Amino acid sequence: MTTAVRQSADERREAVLDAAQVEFAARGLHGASTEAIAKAAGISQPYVFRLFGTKKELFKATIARCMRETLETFQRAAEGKRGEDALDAMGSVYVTDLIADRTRLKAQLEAYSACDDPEICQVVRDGFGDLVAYVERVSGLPPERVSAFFAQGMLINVMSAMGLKDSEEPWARRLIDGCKEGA
Amino acid sequence: MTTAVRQSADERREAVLDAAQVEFAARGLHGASTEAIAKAAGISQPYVFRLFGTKKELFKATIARCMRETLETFQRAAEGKRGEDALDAMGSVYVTDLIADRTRLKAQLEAYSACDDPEICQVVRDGFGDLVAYVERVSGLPPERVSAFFAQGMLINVMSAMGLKDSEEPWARRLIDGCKEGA
DNA sequence: GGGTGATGTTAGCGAGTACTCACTAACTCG
DNA sequence: CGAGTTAGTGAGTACTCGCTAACATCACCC
Repeated sequence: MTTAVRQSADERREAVLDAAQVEFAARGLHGASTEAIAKAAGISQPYVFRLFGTKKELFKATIARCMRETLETFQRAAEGKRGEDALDAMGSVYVTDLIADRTRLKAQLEAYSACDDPEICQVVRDGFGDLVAYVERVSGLPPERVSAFFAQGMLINVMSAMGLKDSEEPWARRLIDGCKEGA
Repeated sequence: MTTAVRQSADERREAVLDAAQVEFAARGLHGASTEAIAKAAGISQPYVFRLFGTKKELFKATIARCMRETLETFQRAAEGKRGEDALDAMGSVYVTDLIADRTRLKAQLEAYSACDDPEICQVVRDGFGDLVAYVERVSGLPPERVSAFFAQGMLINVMSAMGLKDSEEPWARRLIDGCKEGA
């Protein structure tokens, strides 16, 4: 027998959230199946419901964790920095850590798409609001600069989703490179 | 009996695309049902498949038309203008016409999300590329300015999706207003 | 060693899915 | 009128979905 050691519900929840992030990122709230998530997490599908109640609650928890992780990544990157230095640090860590694996990127996009549901929208707003508040506070820069920072992030998201972040396509290169110049 | 007059297949296709845009915008590629689309278009569900083959083909056609309409809207707005004037015109028409009804906005977000599928991705790339090419050409402005223009658009998309475009939320206001200042 | 509560599974329901098939009604044209 | 084409449907297939009820198993405590 393989070590049939039981885990705590909290450990399982984390495993399920890991699997859910991948699955939701790939297929969205509606497209993802709880069956696939359960399988990836190594448990039976009904146990997912015991742990999270409904699919929507699982989605909300996944998004909340995803955005919290992004915030923590920003905090580590900008630690001890101010002004443009802080923005630079967060900008580059955003590109390398978050976009590189595509999972968090896609999960983010799916979260925005799912905002028609008010409960989900509230989770997304809260996460995004925390992010903005932190960037404003740590950089200490004026609103139009912070706005441009987030705008660039959103453009990079979309270009990344289209698979054009490292493309040879000339217009794509101009848009991406234009982000760095605009700082 | 209601007048059982037949329409041409092309007319029906347009009607289906109208309905599909609404449905796909609301629920995404996976969440939308061909049943609901057929109902909204006033035809039977099997006939949707006669007209478009598969759900994915219908989605691709919907997205392609959606992005083409955006391009045409830009062209009408920027007609006879150059430089910053052209950007201003396109920027304001983007906010009023495209984001206001939320349908095209949401459809756009769903398109980015669905980019994991290579066929869909190609449609989105083509549409986006046409848009960028036009804005570059009509404005005649340097890459970093065009990049900032699209970045602002993407941020407005996301803020709109979260229902924060006209919100009282202070941080949301700062981000939105920051867009105008940054120009 | 027997109760107790948390961890987990098997079996299954009811609803909905994309898509197909066989067919009919409406229109076109010689 | 009648042959041929286009527009459109009703009924169904085979399958997936989220979710539930009932049951099993382990860890621990007295």
